[in-house]
Amino acid sequence: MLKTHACGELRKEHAGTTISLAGWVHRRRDHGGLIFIDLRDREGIVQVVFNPEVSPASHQTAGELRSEYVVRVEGAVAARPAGTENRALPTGEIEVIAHDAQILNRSMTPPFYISEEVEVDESLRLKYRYLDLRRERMKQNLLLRHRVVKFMRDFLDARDFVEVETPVLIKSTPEGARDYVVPSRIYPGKFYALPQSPQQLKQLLMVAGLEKYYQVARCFRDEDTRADRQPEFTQLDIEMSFIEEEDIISLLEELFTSMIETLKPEMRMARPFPRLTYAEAMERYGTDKPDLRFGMEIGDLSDIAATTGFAVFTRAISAGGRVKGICVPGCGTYTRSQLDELNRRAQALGAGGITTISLGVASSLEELTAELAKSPAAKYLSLDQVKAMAALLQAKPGDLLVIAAGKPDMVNKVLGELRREMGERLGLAPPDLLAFAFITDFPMFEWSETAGRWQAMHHPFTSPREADLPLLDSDPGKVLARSYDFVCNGFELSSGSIRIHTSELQRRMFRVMGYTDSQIDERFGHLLEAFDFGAPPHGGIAPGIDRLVMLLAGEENIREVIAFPKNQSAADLTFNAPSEITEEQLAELHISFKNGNPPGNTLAL
RNA sequence: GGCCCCGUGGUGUAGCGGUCUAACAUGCCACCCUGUCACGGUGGAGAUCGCGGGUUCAAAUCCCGCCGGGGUCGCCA
Repeated sequence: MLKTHACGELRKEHAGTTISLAGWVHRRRDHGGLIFIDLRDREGIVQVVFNPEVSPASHQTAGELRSEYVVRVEGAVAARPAGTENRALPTGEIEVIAHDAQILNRSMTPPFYISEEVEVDESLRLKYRYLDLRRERMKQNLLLRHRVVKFMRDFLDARDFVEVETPVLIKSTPEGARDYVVPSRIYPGKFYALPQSPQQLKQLLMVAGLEKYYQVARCFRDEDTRADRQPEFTQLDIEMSFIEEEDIISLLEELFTSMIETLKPEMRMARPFPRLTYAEAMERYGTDKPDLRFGMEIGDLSDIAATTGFAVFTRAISAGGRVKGICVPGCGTYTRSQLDELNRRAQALGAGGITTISLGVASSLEELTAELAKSPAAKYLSLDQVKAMAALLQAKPGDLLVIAAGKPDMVNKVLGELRREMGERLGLAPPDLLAFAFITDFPMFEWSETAGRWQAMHHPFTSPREADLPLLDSDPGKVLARSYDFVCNGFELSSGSIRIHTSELQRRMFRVMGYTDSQIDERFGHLLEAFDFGAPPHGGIAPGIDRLVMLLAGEENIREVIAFPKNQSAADLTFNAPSEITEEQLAELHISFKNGNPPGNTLAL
């Protein structure tokens, strides 16, 4: 080793020892005589003092040092002179008196600051990701991610789970996301697909008798990216045999609870993790991944609205719709233009419009007068009706009621999104809170207008509830699944289910989704056949590691917790991938382009 | 594919029709400085204002198109 110690580990008790260090020049302070270097390695920063009276040669060397030079220093650890300690630095009580120094490598001036946390254009950061990762924030994120994954492995290992690797080159299957495909050299015109998740593989491992499996698994989906979505991402893939919903849910709760208590003790959780059915979540929060860090629940005002003379309300109800609302705290003073903006937002989300009631400041809701409750619909609403709505939404004087009327799905979606946006705008969510929850009883299918058929809401291997089996052919939309989502702070962290383990039921499901028997055999025959060799009842879940670490790190996109992420256009700016390949490679893969050359779309940078 | 936001020395920003021969901070280079720690001081270099077109007597500034980046809808079993 070129070093005996890490820069960041040196403390008072090292004083008097002779050591060697190696790292990067974080900062240089040249006093003409004395030169101070903040030397940085992974463990931290320590001050090195170059004194010409101690070592003229190393003082000379120090004069050449610049930011990010790689340097090795031999010297003595010494307590700093009284009054010069730096309490901001863990190593601030000591310094290293350099006796000898060598430059191991020079560095160009970095394109952005390593030593300061300044927001830098993200494409520049991605191009020089290896420099970006030198920054403290990114280093901490990578370290946190390591600890999270290690905790998961240790936790599952202690519970007799076996980590098994599964292939990345597998078979393209219908259903789900668009596949990334890899052309085969050996089989002209045929393709592998990268797994969207190891779903079928882990089920086969259950058939194989592993009983408890996990894997830190890379998944690939060729869909457009988002702040919380990358073309490739990592899941903690878990599958167990001979279990029921409760087993998975409690395993996950135990895992996350102990992990956060260990790794992020400063963060708070509500325990036990609340459970909501899908129907409840949609009713109360307008989404299947509610942010439960704050209230502002959607309330059903239909009964009250039906008694009003307001046609927007009564028409919606007689058409089978609902009138629902949320109470936005403290926004009763919103101006006309602010309310207009809210209305435009609601319209953009699909509502015809919203009705607002601004509650003026009174000592209590009971004291509220007609003059204090302002609404475009005021002349159709009695004071009692306003009070009843306000009470139902748990409003206080000074709050704003936002009411939407129409089809239930639309009303929930609009109010759910407004709730989310207003919660964010008003800063209602405590940043140190992790509001985990399980969402259960998802519908098995949803009707796809584009495909003109029923599609699995979770995935086609999810078991329906046994009680709902009779509905499978007559009314698939009513069938509920034995699935459970795990959500936190408005993000879907993972999705799991009890699986189908008989070929009969699995085949039936595929038929509901519009497949012919020969299509089923061709695409899923391997799985169906496996089920016929004594497949045990099984189920599992797959928490997304990127999103989890993002939440724990307090980051707002998952790129910040991925060493080499892709940008929004799915390009890797460090490598400039994707890129063209040679004529030879194309020929070996039996690929040629229609017009001789690949279509445009070249990468910049 | 749609919508929204952004693009000015290396970096981060200001400027938003004429004062711009483009400002500030920091970084960079040179010199000075023996207790600094975002060291300090003096001096200096560094920008075809993302690209193209248009409007105008005049464009970094207004308009259109394109490119790049981010967010989002669609999409994401």
